[in-house]
Amino acid sequence: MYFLDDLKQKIKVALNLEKANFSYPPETTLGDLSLAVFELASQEKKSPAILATELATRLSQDLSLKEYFQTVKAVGPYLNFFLQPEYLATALINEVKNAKDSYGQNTNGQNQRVMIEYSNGNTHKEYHVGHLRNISYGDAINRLLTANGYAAIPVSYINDFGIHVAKTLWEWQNNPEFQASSENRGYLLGKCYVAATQALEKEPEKKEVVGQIMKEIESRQGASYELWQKTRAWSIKYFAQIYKELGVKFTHIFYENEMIDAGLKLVEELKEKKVLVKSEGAIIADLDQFGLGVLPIIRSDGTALYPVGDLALALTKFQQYGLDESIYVVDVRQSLYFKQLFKILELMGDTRLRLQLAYDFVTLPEGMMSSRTGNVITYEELKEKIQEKLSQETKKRHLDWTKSRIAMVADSLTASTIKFELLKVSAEKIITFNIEEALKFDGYTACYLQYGYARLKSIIRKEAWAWSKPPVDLKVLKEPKERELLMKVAKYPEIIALAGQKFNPSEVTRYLFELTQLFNDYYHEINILKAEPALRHARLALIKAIAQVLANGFKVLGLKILEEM
RNA sequence: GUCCCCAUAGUUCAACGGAUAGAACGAGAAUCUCCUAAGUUCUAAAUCCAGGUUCAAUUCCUGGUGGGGACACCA
Repeated sequence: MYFLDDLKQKIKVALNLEKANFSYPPETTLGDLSLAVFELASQEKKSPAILATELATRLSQDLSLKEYFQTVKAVGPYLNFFLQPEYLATALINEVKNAKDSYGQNTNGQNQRVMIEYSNGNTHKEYHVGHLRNISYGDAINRLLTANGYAAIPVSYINDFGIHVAKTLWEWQNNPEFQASSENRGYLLGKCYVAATQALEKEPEKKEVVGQIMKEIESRQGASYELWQKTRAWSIKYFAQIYKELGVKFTHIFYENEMIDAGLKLVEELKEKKVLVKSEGAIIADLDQFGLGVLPIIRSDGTALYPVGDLALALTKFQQYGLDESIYVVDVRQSLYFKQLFKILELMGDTRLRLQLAYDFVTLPEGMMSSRTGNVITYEELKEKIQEKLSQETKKRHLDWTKSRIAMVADSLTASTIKFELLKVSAEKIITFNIEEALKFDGYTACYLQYGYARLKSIIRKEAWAWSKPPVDLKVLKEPKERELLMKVAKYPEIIALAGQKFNPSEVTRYLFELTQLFNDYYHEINILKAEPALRHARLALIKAIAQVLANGFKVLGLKILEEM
């Protein structure tokens, strides 16, 4: 049990309460921890203020709490606790020091096997900021659930078999420019797809040719199939590069083309069970009676639509991995689709636990992203712009650094910046992605956090003092700002638990930002290295605890850690 | 038409039924013989409307208004 949980538990025992509504006072001058007594007061039919006063008196005399709380004060209907500063500093810093990387983790998930599917890219298509929100969010959820004691299994499902593939290949064959280009092939395919949609808009009659190509690919033989194999490999290689740059790892990557055969078999079974029916030449799921409309499964021309693969995958996941739950991290615009999918599975008797984690989409100041109009920001573009600016900024500050060192720092900050910008907004908010804003590195940004961490580490480096060697007296940490910092550090485990329950990484981004703010403030007001030895050692122990929490938090968000910047 | 999401300083967000609605950016001012100025300090600035529930509503409910999205062969 973590520090604050333990204290809350002690208060509950002292008051003989089952449940208690703890919160933190808005001002540090009011106390460190607070208990609102409204409910208790109405139970006991007393005025909250009077009850609070009574309880404060009672608790002040409670010897079992003396060690932990300096004073207990009633302020209106609140019972406010001031922690014993010596206990706070000593117990908390030792807790962090002992737990190290695991500080903040809990066992809420009871080791349940949860598969998280995210970053569902399309081969032969551009990889843009929308995908980046998905992968950043999905990766953070994966890490967050791991920190919350789940056996999280991250997977991706790549769509390599849809009609968009045929479109891209059609354009590729027609346009020698693409074949001649020396650009990264995977990236090039995305550009080719944009050109294809634009060309098809002008000449809609060419859609038939595209349909032919699709059939050839599905037949798994012929020139188009071979071209598909070759180009698919480029996309996959490009994805692998993106994953590496962003520090994202999957246990397994599924591909749509591998699911089709099993999916088609399943469709036959479902037809027999009357879950799926023929209508207007297509095979559909009629879910109107459930208020879910109609989902087409097989086109009139006999080619498979997206749900075919998804249905097969939904079963495969549980079979192969023995899951307790299957989570899909998908754009909110696919909510209806997933409700339909889950309903079909339910109708065939599969009621295993599945959850769609929806996040809202990314749009641009000019409007919705669209391949057709070219209104997209691709990963490549965004990365280059951020990287360039960060290289300049880094160079400016470190004239003596080598090129490769600057590049290393800039690359790391680039990945962190991209992820952080997309994670700091809660999932149900639409992100209007403004590239100008993303190129600013002040304020609530990844750079601010990394900079704070770099400062911490710089101080720690300057004092070569092994953290466990001499017995440090932490009781000398008496500054109000030190108390604030300690309290903030103490709250980290609660943030991880809350963010996990709510699938909300932005709780963590905000917390880390606030912690860094407090540290920066402290840094300016109080000198650590120039303090007399006893104080210096205690302060170093404090900032090591802060550094530990920042590092742990970065890890949960999937941000790379920099020792210097 | 049905369903879903959003609405808080000029802008982008926070406030998880509780205390004086917090930040960041932007604007105006200050700050490097002092542990990294990607920093810090100060100033100005906000709850869409109408009802309801509650001791207490930015938060929950109902109804508006405004914005966005989904709804048969896209994924």
